[in-house]
Amino acid sequence: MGSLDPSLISGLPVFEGLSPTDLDRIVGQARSLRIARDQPVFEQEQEAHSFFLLLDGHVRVVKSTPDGQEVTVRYISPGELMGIAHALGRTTYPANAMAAVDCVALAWPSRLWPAFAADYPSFGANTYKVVGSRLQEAHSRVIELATEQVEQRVAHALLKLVNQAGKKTEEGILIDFPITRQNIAEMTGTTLFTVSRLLSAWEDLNFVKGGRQKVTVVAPHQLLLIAEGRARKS
Amino acid sequence: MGSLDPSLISGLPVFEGLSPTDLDRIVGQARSLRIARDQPVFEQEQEAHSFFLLLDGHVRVVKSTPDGQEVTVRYISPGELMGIAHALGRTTYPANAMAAVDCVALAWPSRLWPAFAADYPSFGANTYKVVGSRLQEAHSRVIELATEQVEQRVAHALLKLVNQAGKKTEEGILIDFPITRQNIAEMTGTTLFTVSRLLSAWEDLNFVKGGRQKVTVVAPHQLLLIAEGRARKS
DNA sequence: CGCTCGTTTGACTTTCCTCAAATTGCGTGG
DNA sequence: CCACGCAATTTGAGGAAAGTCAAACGAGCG
Repeated sequence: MGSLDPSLISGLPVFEGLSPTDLDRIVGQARSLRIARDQPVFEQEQEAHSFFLLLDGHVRVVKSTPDGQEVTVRYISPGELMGIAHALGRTTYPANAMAAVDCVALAWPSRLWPAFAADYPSFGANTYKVVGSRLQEAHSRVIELATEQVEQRVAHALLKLVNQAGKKTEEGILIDFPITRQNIAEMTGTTLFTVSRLLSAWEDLNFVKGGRQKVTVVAPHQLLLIAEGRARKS
Repeated sequence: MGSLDPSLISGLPVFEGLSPTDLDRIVGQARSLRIARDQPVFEQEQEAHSFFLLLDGHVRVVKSTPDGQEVTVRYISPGELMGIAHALGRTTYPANAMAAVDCVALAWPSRLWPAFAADYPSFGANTYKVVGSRLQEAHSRVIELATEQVEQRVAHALLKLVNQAGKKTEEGILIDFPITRQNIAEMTGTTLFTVSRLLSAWEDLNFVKGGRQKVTVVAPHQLLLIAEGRARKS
């Protein structure tokens, strides 16, 4: 494999506080891999053999319920860790991870995890910070699901996606990977029909522009009003 | 203050792997405190001056939304840590903590946290394990809220409470602290009316026995059937 | 050019919330 | 010790939100 460009990697929050030498040592033990669109990066209940750092692309992390329903836990963006089961005290992955587009990632064998955390304290600390912030994120989602109505949750989800994967176009801000109404429904605990209706309504109001596996946000501020429940009900 | 009984404390999962000496050093720096029922232990957005270990009682952890709705994040049982904002990379508490009954806790100044984690690695590791397991818990709640209906969520909540604070009585398993329909509603993202209706229905079926600020679970297995959606709808 | 799969839309149903009103349990002060 | 009053609870009626299902449409790929 070709050697990795260090400039892509240093400067990521995960590696903050590491000396260049340590960084090299860590990255040197990774293998880099390519995951094609719609291919799994890892699967729920599988033995967690590796943990990953996404370098390019977007990964959808989905949990399946026993009865086959799916809930999207989060989208991973470039620079984020994923599959860090061991930092949660698990030996299996807690969810499925699917490449939403063609992706590039680094992978380390999970068995290196304890040594990394011990030998490079700031790497360990940074990782735990990630876990901490994901806990807070998860709590926000609990609050949202418990207190907001579907309309607000879908608006929130779109705004989150825009912040995370928004790409400026002439029409507005495009969510820069293929995403279906069903995907949005799985992020917000609703059905694809309800999402479709909402998007249609918002398209009539010129807040968004839809498309097949595509959403462009035209008026983020209007969506924010809806998300916060401050929009007048028609 | 009277010296603390070490036998109460050693043997807690948080202190697993610590030498008796280290344990003493840690506990020696704690102050113990009593919190009267319905008094706050700490409050949302407050500077996180301390973190706590609950020794006796039960603490309700509640997050308030900007518009005044409340969501119960979890109940803390004896032996559990709370207020560990610093382990999440925060300097303020993310929620309100209220004593559900008269409580006893140990408190450490938050500024000791980094030193503890560094000097007593297993304490640090145990704490991060706590954060990891709370992340997984939070994810389960997201799944529940996104996929289950109210009936299932309330049944799940009761079962969780029974496991955590159940006390065997002649009538069944009593949830051993005062809890209102409103409290249960805040755990499950519903209203006190719906909870009341469900409990009334279940009381008719002899699955539970209600009371003012009191719930006794008579037939946990039946509740489990409801929680898993395997109960025949009447 | 046709087929597949995502999307839209309508009609209908169900679940759950909202609000009002009555009722009950329990602690407190007379 | 009892009555009062507060707060929790119950119950009903009505309505709103969102789910279900069926059917048709349309975009993009091979």
